[in-house]
Amino acid sequence: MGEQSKDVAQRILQAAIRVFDKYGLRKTTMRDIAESAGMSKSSLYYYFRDKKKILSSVIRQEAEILIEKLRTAVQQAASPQEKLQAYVVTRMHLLFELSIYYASLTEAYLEQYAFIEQEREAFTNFENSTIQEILSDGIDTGIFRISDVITTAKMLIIIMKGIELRLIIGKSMDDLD
Amino acid sequence: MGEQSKDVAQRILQAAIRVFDKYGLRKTTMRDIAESAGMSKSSLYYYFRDKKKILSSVIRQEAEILIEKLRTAVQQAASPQEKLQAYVVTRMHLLFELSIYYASLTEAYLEQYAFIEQEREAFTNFENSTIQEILSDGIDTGIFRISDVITTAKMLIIIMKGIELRLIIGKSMDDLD
DNA sequence: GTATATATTGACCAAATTGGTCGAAGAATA
DNA sequence: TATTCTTCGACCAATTTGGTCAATATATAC
Repeated sequence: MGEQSKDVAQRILQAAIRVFDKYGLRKTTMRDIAESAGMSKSSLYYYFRDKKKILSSVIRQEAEILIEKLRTAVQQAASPQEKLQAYVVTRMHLLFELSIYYASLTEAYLEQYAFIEQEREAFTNFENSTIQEILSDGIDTGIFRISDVITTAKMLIIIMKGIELRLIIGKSMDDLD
Repeated sequence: MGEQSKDVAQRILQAAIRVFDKYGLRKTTMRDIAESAGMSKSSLYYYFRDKKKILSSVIRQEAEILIEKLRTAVQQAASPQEKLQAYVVTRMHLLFELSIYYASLTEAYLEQYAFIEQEREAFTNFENSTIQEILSDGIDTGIFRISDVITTAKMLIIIMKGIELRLIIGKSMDDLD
């Protein structure tokens, strides 16, 4: 009943999240992760090619959680209005819980790490198509009246990112809902 | 109307607190502090002998704030009972606000840094004498009945440190009051 | 003005820490 | 037993670290 290979990889990712959370992405070393995972530093390289791979795996995983939860939130909402509202509110709240994914937004040094943008692309695509879907659904049922669905979806996303930015700068989110 | 020398030192300490807060004591470098203070790394050494000196200064400063606030809290309370209660409650709450002082309690790596214990001694002394004073005051006015004031004061402090430990381990403090 | 004391800095250094490699040695499996 | 999967310590080059120092600015004195 030993640990499977995937379990160990998962254990490493969880350990990485813990230390990323504690020290931030920039300050976290492979030794920190190894220590937190309870194994030697060398062993990390048996499961992940390098440090970048660990970071991108963590971000991908959090993005998947984000997508999953957003999907169910939208599904549970009934009308297109409610769907849209559920999407925006849920997204904002989750960004605070998914600490690493959020940190990857706020830590400036990641400008170097272009690969993170790649990982985030999956989420951006999901975001685009989901909002488009909600909007065109609302139009089909005669609830929304929007001539250009695609550009409106893009605008909504830009607005949400704008709010993100303000949150990063430091406002509280309580009054936002 | 330029900055006085003491102001610059203070500015450095404030910057140090910011980065200690962000990265933890262990992960903070002199470069971090310098950057946060908006000056070159070399300049830090004009005001502080070395990194240890900055750390101990920060801790001493926070301890002084702690002492000051505890003193007024006790003064404002009327009866010895209220004084004792004010002391304990205020102490617990302040430990969370004075982030660095608190971090110095929780970060394990400080075992190496014996000098921090020294800095903390000033506070320990204050704590001992203040509680002793409150207790013997209560006895003089016939409110407390304690045969051995000194050992009782020590016991109280041990109890508070025990609570500290539980807080560090992770309990919420809401129900504690 | 000039001389003097006060601040600030970039270039530099030895020492420590970093991400990463590799061969040896355990465990598990066949 | 032979073979594969997994873990690790020792090691390395590259970077980062705390700290120094001579060269400057910048303010103050005369």
